[in-house]
Amino acid sequence: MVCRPGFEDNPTEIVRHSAAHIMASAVVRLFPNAKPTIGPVIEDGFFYDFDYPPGFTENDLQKIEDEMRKIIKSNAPFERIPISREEAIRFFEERGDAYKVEIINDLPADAALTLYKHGDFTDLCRGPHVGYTKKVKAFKLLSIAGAYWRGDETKAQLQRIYGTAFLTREELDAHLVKIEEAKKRDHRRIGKDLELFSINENIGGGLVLWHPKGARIRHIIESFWKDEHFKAGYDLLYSPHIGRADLWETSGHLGFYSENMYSPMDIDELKYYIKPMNCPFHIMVYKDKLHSYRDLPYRWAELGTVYRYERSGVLHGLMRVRGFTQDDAHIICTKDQMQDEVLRTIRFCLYILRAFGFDHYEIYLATKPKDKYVGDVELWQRSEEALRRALDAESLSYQVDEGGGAFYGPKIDIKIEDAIGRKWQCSTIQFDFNLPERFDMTYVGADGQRHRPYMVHRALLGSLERFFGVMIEHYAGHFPFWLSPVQIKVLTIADDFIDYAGRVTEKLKQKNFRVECDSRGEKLGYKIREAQLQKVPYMIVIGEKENTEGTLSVRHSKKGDLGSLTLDGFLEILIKEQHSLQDAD
RNA sequence: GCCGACUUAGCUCAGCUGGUAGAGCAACUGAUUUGUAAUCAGUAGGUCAUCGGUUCAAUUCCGAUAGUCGGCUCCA
Repeated sequence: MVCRPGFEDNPTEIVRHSAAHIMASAVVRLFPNAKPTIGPVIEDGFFYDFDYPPGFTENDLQKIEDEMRKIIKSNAPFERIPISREEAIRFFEERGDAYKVEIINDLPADAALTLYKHGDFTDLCRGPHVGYTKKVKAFKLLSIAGAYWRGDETKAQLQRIYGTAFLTREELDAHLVKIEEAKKRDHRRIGKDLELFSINENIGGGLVLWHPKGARIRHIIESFWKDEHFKAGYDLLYSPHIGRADLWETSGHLGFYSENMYSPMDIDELKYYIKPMNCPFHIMVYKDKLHSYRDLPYRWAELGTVYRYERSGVLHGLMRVRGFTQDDAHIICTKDQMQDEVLRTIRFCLYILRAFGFDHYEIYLATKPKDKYVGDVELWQRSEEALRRALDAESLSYQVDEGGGAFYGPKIDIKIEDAIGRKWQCSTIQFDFNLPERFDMTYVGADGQRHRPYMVHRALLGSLERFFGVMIEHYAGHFPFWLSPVQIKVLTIADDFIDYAGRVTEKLKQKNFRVECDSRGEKLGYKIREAQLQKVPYMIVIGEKENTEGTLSVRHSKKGDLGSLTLDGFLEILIKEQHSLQDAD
């Protein structure tokens, strides 16, 4: 058992930690051949990896839980046993436990080692633990999975058991409810129910079909995105899906990115690759002519569809796919403009994210890797400083990911937080010191000399596929009005009112609202239920009363019956709602 | 890719220890003309993922393949 540092004082972490030990002791009792390896506390619970080649089954979870209850009931104390390095190594060697020996050998030489023992189970551990096993009151084992020793797939495959524990039963139950809630929001489920998209095995894994309703939402996102980019001083580019091998050779992708690229195709005896990135194309636009410093900065954006090889096991709905459209842009500027451009980009990024209903973020500044990097140190420092200043200027709090930058430049990554607190990596703003060099990009400065421009690569939504998936889960399918594929459903009570309902539908359509009329011979309750399940924001009921008075009965999918309105009164509400882009739950 | 689980009608799922399948919803047809989350009746729909093996007999047992799901790793 190895704990994450910094959690020593958190009572929930301590309980989880102890629960992991108890689980390990239960596993060893039930499966004497299973060797405990490592098992930390994680964000929502804990896990423990065992070397046990036969593997565990789902049924074993119940058995292990039962055994854990017995151990808890015995109320054994947790004993802390300080031990010297040599003794510890001897202890685990005698037990034939090479994993623990490896862990000990990797610990700093001056580390004070301790064992923790409860009942007849002893484990290497920093602690602390609860006093007695009975202190672990609320726990549950959740799943089993394969994992590699130290996350390295060339090393032994281990069996991981995930579990969670809390101080009280109530907290545990609340957590389990949250897991259920998350399942209900699963974009794959909602995507099917609302007919937004599908992934078809005859086409291939990770390749998305956008159905009419999903495509409608995408169209709205794209239109908004393009309009805002023009307003923000960007120009749009379009580029092809494939390019010659030479291009990817020059860009370096065939060297450092080839494992993510698909095999080439032969065209007239030349090799062409389907693009995994848009950058080389944008650079070729730049290189089409000579540029003056007076023309910079260029801000070139493209909704560029790229294809990247992802291992079959990692594909996941819209969140992880093999073909996706990046909301990409490259900013090419001078050294003097660079600071301002970074600031503008961050502001623009947050503006766009807020428009789609995301206003909680986790921001990371990733700096120069220790050894593998291109460009001189001063360039890195200046650029990191620019990113830092921009974040500070916007009073954004961020974490520094020391050495976490790409080899070609420092970057800012923004994770957005959804309605139930999960984080999703979407936006990224990266300096690129590599490609301008490789493609020998230049501009003519005021001094008549050629200079290397700065290039910033950025995506705000990341990919439309993933962003759509995140939005589906964020809104649980209940999109804000401006994004709803069907905004209004007109429901008739009887055939006599189809005429009037048709006229209302037509008028709303003329005003550019997305409206459908349900004039089937079904009861009102049935039609409302269906519209509710399809999460249509507004329903309009048309019956005898409305027909004679020339009014509309308006129902909102969340607020319920809004009563009787005139068409103009209703339009007023709609126009107001259409313009308030943010409409998060 | 690796570990594990799973794959039965469009969807959600039954189907005991082998004797070739069933429900609800959806679809279709008809009746009903309905007031804020499910009207009634009927019809149709399945090579039980695919291929192979064991067996008199396989949805059921075994193997391979494909796909999906939970993880590992990586990332938009």
